[in-house]
Amino acid sequence: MMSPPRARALAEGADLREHLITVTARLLADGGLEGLTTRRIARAAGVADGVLYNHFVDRDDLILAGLLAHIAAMADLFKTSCPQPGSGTLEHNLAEIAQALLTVQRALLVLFAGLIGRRALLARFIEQLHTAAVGGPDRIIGGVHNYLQAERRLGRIDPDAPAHIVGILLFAITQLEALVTQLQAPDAPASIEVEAMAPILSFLVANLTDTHDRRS
Amino acid sequence: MMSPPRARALAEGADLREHLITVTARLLADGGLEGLTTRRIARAAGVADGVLYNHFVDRDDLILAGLLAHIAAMADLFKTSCPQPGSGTLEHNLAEIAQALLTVQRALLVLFAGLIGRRALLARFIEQLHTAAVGGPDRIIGGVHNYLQAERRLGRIDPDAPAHIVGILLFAITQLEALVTQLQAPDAPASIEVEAMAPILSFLVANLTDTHDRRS
Amino acid sequence: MMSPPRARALAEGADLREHLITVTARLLADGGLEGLTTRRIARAAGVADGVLYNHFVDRDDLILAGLLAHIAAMADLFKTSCPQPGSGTLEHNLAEIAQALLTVQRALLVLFAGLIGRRALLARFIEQLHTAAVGGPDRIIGGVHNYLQAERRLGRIDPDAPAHIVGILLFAITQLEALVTQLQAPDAPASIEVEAMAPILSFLVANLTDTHDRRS
Amino acid sequence: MMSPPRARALAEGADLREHLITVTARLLADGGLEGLTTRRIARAAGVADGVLYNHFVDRDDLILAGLLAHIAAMADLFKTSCPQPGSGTLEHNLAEIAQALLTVQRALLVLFAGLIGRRALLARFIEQLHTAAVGGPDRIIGGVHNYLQAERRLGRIDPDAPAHIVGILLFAITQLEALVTQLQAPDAPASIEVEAMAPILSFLVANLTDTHDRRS
DNA sequence: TATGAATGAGTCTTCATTCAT
DNA sequence: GATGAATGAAGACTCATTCAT
Repeated sequence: MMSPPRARALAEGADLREHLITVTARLLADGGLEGLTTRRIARAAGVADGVLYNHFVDRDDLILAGLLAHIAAMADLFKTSCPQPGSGTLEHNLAEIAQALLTVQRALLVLFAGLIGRRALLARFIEQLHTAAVGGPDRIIGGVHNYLQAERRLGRIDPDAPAHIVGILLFAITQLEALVTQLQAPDAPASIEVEAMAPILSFLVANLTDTHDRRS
Repeated sequence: MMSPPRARALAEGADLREHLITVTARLLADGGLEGLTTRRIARAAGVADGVLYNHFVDRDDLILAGLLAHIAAMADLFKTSCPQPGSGTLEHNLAEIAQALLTVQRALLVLFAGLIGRRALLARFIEQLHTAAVGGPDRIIGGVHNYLQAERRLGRIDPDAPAHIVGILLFAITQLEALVTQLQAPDAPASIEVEAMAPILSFLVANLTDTHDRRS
Repeated sequence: MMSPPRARALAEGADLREHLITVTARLLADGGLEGLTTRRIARAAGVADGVLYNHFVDRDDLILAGLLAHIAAMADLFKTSCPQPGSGTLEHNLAEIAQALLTVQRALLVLFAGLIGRRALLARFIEQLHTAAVGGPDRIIGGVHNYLQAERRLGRIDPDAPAHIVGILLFAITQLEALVTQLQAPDAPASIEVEAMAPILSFLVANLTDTHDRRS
Repeated sequence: MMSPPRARALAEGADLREHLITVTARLLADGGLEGLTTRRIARAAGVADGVLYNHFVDRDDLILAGLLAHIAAMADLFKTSCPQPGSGTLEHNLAEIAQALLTVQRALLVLFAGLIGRRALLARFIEQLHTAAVGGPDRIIGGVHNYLQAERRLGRIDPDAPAHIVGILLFAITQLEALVTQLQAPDAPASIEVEAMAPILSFLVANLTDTHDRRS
């Protein structure tokens, strides 16, 4: 019926709302949506069970915030992992992008998967994506397109090459790879997988550079 | 004082185990894993709440069986949806395959998603995939490869074309499309989406037929 | 995650649904709606916390059933407490009816009061009253009217007397008395209160027997 | 780092205690005791959640104050709604009083109901009624008696008529009517209900004016 | 083997109350 | 005095699983 505030388990200056989002994002990254109960979040955040309702309307409201934070972090990670246009070889750069995509997609896949399985949460997620202009996965594929366009401007990609299509296919193939490994070998390192994709990367590179006489 | 078998919606010859699997597969197809409780299954099957434990060790055991049944059904559906090699145009056939892939993947995606979100279930699923030789999604992509090889044998695909890679990319791109629409517009008809993929399909077809002078 | 059935705390042959209703009705009679939690009911019934959901859709569904049971019991009690028309004196009989009304109304008042304070429950109660033909308080005032009509047929009440109005007023005054004592002295015995109402009863009796020239 | 007083919807001179009571009384009038949480009160009053504990020992202490304020307001409303003795006809005046009673009782019933359902609150309410000399419902029925006595002094009521009893019955019947409509049709206009009581009002008027030979 | 009632741990959520600032 | 975030016990409800019949 009552209960006084306890020793605050918070670094001074820290905002509890932010703290909760951070903790939730971490839990999400570690274990996905499964078993992400209010109590578990509270325990992990070192606060009382009920706090979350002082800052979020819902458990799902908090989870959504954590989700968006994690997605944004992954998008940033991807951006910083992208090679500089003009540097290195095109082939090597594409491999690096594939690597980065794989990493990011493996981190996000389990979350989107969980989302698909939870209609209510999914609906609210979609809604937030539109209103909050958070830019979810679009930002990621956008990064791929940006890189390719920059290379085209630098003359390292044939102006007639279907760069946009290649970008989408690169995204799609890493996505598939992420799904497959998630299903079959959740703990395989990303680098091995990129090697498995080597012929596909070659194919894509060929379609960017070599639009006449490709195999003659 | 005793428990007479409830009027069952069971064909006489059918055994209850099979019936439960069928019903579970249907529920899975309709609503995914979300909210698929033992009681709901029992109600839908027209049997008592407890029966499932006479035929399966677990709720998850039954769900797994239903899952595999549904996957097999989808693989069959895909097979029958594939065009005859040699018939029609290559382009049209690829579009048809894309259509079929999209349909099947949209039906399966929500299930794999649910699976990914449930570690325990996923582990047992992987295990069963290996032991039971059910052949999950492999059978589907295998179908695509089979078609392409047949066309190559018929001479409608360039012997030097990277048919295998094109097959994988086709699978990947429809998979991505399925995921995106699942997230954004769960009820969009598959045909529209295939149209949206038209340039990509053209690109893939070009890579099958036209390995010199592609755009000259 | 599981839990087997325990030693059934039930006399053999007893239906648990009925048992729960009985227990709830008793708790309702003892303490009203206040603090009537699912756990308290379960404890009082000697069963597990969750049972009630095997027999009722809701906590309120059970409470409603208990409520109706209690009301029906009170209506029966009233009926059996009513004097035989023709027996004793009219005055004495009215006093006895008043006594019975007081008893019953004091038992019901706290329940109706609680109902008024709970909109959702009230709405469902009204609905059930109409559909289930349970006959709530109507049966009670109906009993008063029946008695008065019988006495009129026996000639002990003036045919021109406003018997119906007197019946309603008798009901109303005991109701008021019940409310007042409920508020001020929850434990006063009903007999004292009837004595306090003596002049009013005399007034009502006079209006039943002694009507000459009133409206001529 | 400090907590400046929030912009308050408070007249400068008003003290916060009074403001809280007023707001609570209004919330009580609008929705009864149900769902009247401390936070809701604070929000409605435009103040911080904790203030109430600077002015009241308890949530219930505040609610009690609001309750008494509302009751006093209703008693005042009733007083001003009462017709002038000597004006109009007796019959019409009684109908007006009935109307006023109905209005006031409907406003109070839900509160008394809530009170009855909460033992702890009720006990403190009774206690306050005695000590604070607030004069709850007594003031209202007192008003009815005053009116009738005035009319008797004016000669419009038979000196031998049981005016006191008629007053009580009038109060009782409107109370019953208020309860019944509260249970069955919470939103019915009071005027309709008074019409339904017309024969009863006639009966009561007859007993005020027309007493010849009744007890001789 | 089938039945379906019983179990009870676990989930989300609410809310009166405290107290550092 | 005012603030409002934090507390945590308690409430309603779910559901996989068991087992007497």
